Amino acid sequence: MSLSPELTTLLEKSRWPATLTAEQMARLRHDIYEKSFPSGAIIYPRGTPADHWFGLIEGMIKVDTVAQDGRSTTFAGVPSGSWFGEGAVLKNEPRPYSIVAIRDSKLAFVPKQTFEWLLQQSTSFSRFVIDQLNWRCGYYVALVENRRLREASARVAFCLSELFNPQLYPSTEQTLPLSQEEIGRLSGLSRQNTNKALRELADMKLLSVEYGSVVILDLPRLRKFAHHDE
DNA sequence: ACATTAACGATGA
DNA sequence: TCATCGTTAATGT
Repeated sequence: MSLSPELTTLLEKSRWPATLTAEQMARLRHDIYEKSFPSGAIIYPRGTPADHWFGLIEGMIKVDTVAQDGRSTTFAGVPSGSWFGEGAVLKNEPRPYSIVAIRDSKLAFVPKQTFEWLLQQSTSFSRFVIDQLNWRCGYYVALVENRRLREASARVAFCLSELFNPQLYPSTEQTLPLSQEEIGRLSGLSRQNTNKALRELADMKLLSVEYGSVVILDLPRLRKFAHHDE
């Protein structure tokens, strides 16, 4: 089984594959496969079986739910280079959220059987998955605090800076391909307030707003602004 | 008050 | 041409 150069690069720059034995790596390379999705495509609708773990080779996806009236809430944005979906695979339940491409995206699929085999075979892989879950839990705790206590610009700063969490989202890319609409969904604000908050952050030279994306200029200060007053 | 939705024209890709 | 942006007006809590 020959993998694409992009998928090979993703495996090389991710932390966990380096800890696998040759045998484990061989099975992973045999079982993993990839698929592309256009922007706006629903990759997995809510309620479908959670039978894969994912790596995002390129693009940007979000995890959200859509209410009966059509309105949607985004729970997480996932930039390229990230691995996600372990929570749903570990539970024997249908996927509780839908997975949607918000840019043209290419995903790697690790079948559930392979994922669970790796968990049993490799303690370092298990540890990686535990760390993922722990960081996600920490993110949501901090998110609740942030949303209850801070003003709009700090909420936007928090959601953007968390996309650079080194465990969950190891990408070093400074440009986030997110529209202001999607940033609003991610931080729980209207697009108008998101627009205002983004321009405040741009005035502080923490980021710059581009067409359809934001460029992070000063990640340490953006993080600081998300957590404290300045 | 304050935030949200609706709606508009302008503009970038 | 279509998505996105920046703004204003209307609406809701």
